[in-house]
Amino acid sequence: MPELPEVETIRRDLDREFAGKKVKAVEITGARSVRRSTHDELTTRVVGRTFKTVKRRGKYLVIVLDSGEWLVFHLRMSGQLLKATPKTPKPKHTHVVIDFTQGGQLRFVDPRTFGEAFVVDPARLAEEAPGLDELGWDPLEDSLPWVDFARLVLARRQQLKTLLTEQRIVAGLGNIYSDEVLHVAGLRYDRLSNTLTMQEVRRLFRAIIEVVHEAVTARGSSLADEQYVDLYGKAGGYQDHHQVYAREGKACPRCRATIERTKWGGRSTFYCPACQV
DNA sequence: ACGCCCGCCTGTAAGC
DNA sequence: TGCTTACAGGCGGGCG
Repeated sequence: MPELPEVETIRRDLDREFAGKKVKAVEITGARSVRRSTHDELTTRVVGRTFKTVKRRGKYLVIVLDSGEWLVFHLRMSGQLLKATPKTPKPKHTHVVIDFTQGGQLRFVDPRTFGEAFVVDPARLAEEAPGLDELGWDPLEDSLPWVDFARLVLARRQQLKTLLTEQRIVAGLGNIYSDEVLHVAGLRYDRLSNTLTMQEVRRLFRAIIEVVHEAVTARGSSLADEQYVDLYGKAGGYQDHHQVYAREGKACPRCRATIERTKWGGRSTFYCPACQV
């Protein structure tokens, strides 16, 4: 499930491979992957344009075109962006194919079709892409004084996992990394944010930054289902560093207690009942 | 206005 | 062995 570290890994790959390249053709075959405009409209706004740079905000990938417009991808659950050559056979569920004038191809593959691509004029972001416009603190991109983070956390009365996965507060964390962050911070998923001591807020703040940076260094997490791969189809390595996620019944690496799994908001949550308080 | 929960999807795996 | 069911979860929208 691509979260910030996985999306950042793909961003770096995309920027290295496609910045400066000019789009020759766009082929959209998936019915749902382009849904904010007609397929023709997206094609018209992208063909002939050059990829200037590739940015990321939270879990959104933003390709800045030389027209000033943004070609945006959100991978949701199962989306993949893959570099290929036109002659390699297209995997099942390939919905969008972008060809470049110098050769080379970018493919959007997405079995569950939750993911999407759209073009937006950044001047009209608030009206046309509020989810992208209203993102909160990006722990990799934005420097935030920890006292500002403390103000944010203490002003709310939310379970910590809700707060961490709320994209308008912290941009980029999902189910896996929120569990990992909370374990590093030694805090339970259901602790109410306004009950934290300043020391605990500081631990949480540092844990977010630490986990995100280490996961980016490891090129993200690939689970058993191999859903996430980078632009070259290669798996990440951070799953080997997971302390709690998908480790129920195993020993907590910090205190050796048994890691538990529980249902929380319809999602699996993994935590150590002993050293997370 | 806010918080919770469903629906969207397919592939995989567990269970009978 | 083969079919059914549960599960994976980001996010928007609808409902209470």
